[in-house]
Amino acid sequence: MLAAREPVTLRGLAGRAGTSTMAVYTHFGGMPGLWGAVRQEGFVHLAARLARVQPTDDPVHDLAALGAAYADNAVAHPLLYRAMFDTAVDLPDPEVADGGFAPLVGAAARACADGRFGAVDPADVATRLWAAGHGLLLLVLTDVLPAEALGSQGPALAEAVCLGAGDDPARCAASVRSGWSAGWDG
Amino acid sequence: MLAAREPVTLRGLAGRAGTSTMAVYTHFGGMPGLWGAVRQEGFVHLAARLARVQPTDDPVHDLAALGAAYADNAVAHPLLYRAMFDTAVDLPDPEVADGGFAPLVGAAARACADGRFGAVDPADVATRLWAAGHGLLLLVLTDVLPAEALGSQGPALAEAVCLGAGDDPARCAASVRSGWSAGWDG
DNA sequence: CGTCATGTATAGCAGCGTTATATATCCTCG
DNA sequence: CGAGGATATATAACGCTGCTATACATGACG
Repeated sequence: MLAAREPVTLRGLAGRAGTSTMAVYTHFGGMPGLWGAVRQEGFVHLAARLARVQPTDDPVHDLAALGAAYADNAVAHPLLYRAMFDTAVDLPDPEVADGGFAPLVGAAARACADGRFGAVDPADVATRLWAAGHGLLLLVLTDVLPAEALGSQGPALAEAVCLGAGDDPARCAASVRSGWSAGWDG
Repeated sequence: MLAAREPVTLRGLAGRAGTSTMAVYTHFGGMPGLWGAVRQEGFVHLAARLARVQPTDDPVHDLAALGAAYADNAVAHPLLYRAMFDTAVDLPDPEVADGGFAPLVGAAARACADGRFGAVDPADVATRLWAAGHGLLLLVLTDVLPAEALGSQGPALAEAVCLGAGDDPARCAASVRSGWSAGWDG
């Protein structure tokens, strides 16, 4: 699933940009700074993608929609997604990484407020949904799991996390299913 | 959580081993071959660790125990765990990667046979448990989530996946809790 | 003992990220 | 309007990387 990549070199990038090696140093401060800027761009892009998900009156639907949009964005830009989580290089503005996580916590909080979830911490639910989706995505992006696994296991994982948070089994499946297809652009 | 690492160089390794650069080429065929051997070693080590988990008459307990042992092994050897999933380098014997996954599927199949799970594919349950654990582990190992998240969200994720597979909520929590502590050596 | 094969050490190549130095460009101020 | 200083760029070089080619040592076998 991951596009084959020839190694990314500073000299090669500068040459392709029609400038010299030194420009990269004045503008990004070297190779780690450049990757940090790439990471940042990835988080900004992700936040914009998640912001396109319109909240409904069904918070579990919204959780699934956000998860699908998250996965959709990662599949559309697999190398960027991998780079985003290369924590060996610093993020120029570390706060941007939280921006993508906020709407997920918000939807979980609404699910709690609406009585869909039991006495759980919304941040914990969001964390579990994120971790599960992250793992599934990485396994698919690195060709450990086939691409179809995303469409089949993704909603199943979202439903499982919501069930674990206390959602009503009778409603959960339908909410997740509709939310997932609403968030997935394909 | 990940130990800081100075870059791994072929020349440095050969020097530390008291031999010359060429020995690495005759024995491993170069840098990719060396990383492939490292990956393989990681999977063999993981399979040995999972084999130490003794099956009980509670398959959900066993699933949680295997998950805990999996996480325990990854935390004990974080850099090896990361290397295992660097699919850019080939595995000398690709089958060994399946060895670690087999006991998970086996426990899920027993849960189905015992009526703990509904009409689900055991392999799907194992995949979801694996993906969720993998994601949580990577987020913890790369310092995106704090180390405590493993002990709190790990069992919660395992329980959610089992609930999603149809396990009885009244029994699930206890099985997962006991299984997790049985598999976690810490 | 001679021959062949196998594994090792040395030397060199092209490429990398990075740094130091020199040059050009632009904004500011007398 | 023209000089001065700051900023961005280009060139050249350094040490390092993985890798290859070549020469050398060591052991098995007829």
